[in-house]
Amino acid sequence: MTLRVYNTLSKEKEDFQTVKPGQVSIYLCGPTVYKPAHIGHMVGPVIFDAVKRYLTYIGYDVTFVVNITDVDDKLINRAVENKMEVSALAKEMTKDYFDNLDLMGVDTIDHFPYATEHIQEMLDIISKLIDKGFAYPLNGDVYFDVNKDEGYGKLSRRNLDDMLAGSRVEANDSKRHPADFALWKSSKEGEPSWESPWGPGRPGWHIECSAMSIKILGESIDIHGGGLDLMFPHHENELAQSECCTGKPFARYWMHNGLMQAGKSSGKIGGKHSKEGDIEETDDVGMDQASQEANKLAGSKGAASVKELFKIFHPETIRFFLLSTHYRSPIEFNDELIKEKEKNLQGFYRLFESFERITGQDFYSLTPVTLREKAVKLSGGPDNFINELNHARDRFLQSMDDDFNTGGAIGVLFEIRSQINSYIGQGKLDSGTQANDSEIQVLVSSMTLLKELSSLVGVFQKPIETSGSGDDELTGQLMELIIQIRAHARSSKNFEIADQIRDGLNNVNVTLEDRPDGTIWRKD
RNA sequence: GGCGCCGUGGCCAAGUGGUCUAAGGCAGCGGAUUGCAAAUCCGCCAUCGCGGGUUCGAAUCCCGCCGGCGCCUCCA
Repeated sequence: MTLRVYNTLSKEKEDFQTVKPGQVSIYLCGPTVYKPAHIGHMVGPVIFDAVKRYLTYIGYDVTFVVNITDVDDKLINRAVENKMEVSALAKEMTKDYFDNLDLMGVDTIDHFPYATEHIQEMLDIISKLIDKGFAYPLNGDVYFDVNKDEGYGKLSRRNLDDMLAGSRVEANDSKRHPADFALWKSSKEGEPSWESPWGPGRPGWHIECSAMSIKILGESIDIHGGGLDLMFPHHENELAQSECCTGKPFARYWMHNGLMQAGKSSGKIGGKHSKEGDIEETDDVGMDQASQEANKLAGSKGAASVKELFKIFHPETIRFFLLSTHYRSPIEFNDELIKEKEKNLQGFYRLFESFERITGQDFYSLTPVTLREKAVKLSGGPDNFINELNHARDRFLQSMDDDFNTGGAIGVLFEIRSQINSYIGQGKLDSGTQANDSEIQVLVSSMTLLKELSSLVGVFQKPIETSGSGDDELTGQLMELIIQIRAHARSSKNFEIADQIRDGLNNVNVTLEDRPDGTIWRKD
């Protein structure tokens, strides 16, 4: 099996070959920390977290870097609005970002470099670019000279003439070419500022990624990731300045994830509200309404902070949702779709409970292999069951090998779930009778397989904490009492009372399950 | 105007030349189980936007059309 990865640079799936054998370096463009993270900010980290998990599993030593951009126009503006120091705002928002990553189970990132801690590295690159003739200072700013770079535009496939024709690039007489972008910007009063050979200023937008990527991962890295929206101009410019500086290929594979979308005719979440600059006036009122509708959606759901979102949905549900579709496709964000994932997860959680009832073992304590080469084929149970599971593992890995197809892989997880449930059902293992040793053995190994594969997409790794802790003890005691009373009613065939109790509980979102070995309850 | 993406069952979604009369999920329907439920299991439920073409063979490649979307604006 060979891993294939879609490369934006070639627009093809390519066999995965690393710069250094056995090692993979990943740089993912991180957030500008100026406001609380929304769901869209989680997409990249979750996807590349899964990418790293898989690469690690198939034997690579992976270094994963996500930058924190803590100096930028948006940040400065918001700090002024909130009457805060830029650094204080950045610090607060960085914490918010980290908290959210943590909740989402993104724990594979090795370095979070800060832009403001790499100013010197940026200045070095800028100087080098000027020396090599790829950049020029202009009134305290420094611009990259796009005309000097033959390869400019190769990532996003556009040429400079077309860009001019597009005419959205505003003419700026002093720049040599309208598309020349700032490497260094002179700073105004009150703005964060660093000394430089061209006067006090601050970095341009793209330079920090080049500087930190090169510093931490080297001049040529394996994977550079980010949202599709960053392809141009950010990645194009990053690529240009880096390669002109080092003379080496900057990144082997460019991976771009699709964007989260709020609703049908809307743009992306938290994005623009209107195209004020657009001169097209063909829009009628209907269109306006549609876009308002979409923005409302964005405003109430998607653009809401991740923290708000987590009040409604468990982070694992969101993670599962994000990975259920292919990373390059756009995902529509809406409640119904996420609720469906919630149900999906419930099914797995019930299996875990069932597993514990039968074997007395905790699913979350199972310890699967962490390397593909150490994976062993299952054996010992009914042939067709064991064969199905072994085949399922192969198909899961094949999906992941095909450009990290987490959607296909997760589909296989469902099949494994059904297989195991079916095995349990056929042997009536979860009906109060004692399973024998070999059945338990088979169950443990098949559940361990499920844990092994789900660890690659980073779900089901630790128990989800049950919400509401304060009233738990009392609730538990009350439920025990209610169930006892109902059991009496049932045993004396007083089903009217029994059903009344069950229906009543249903109304307060408590579901009762009468199993052969007793009644259990859960909050929905 | 330029660059690019997408269109698979009621909905979500994998599959991108033969194993596809198309995985999986949600919803629905029928059955097993149950006092009835719940949970679980079994079964049913699509020819792949439209029209041409290439090929022994296409959801998968090419052309055209229709429909949706993104970027070209420091939005991840």
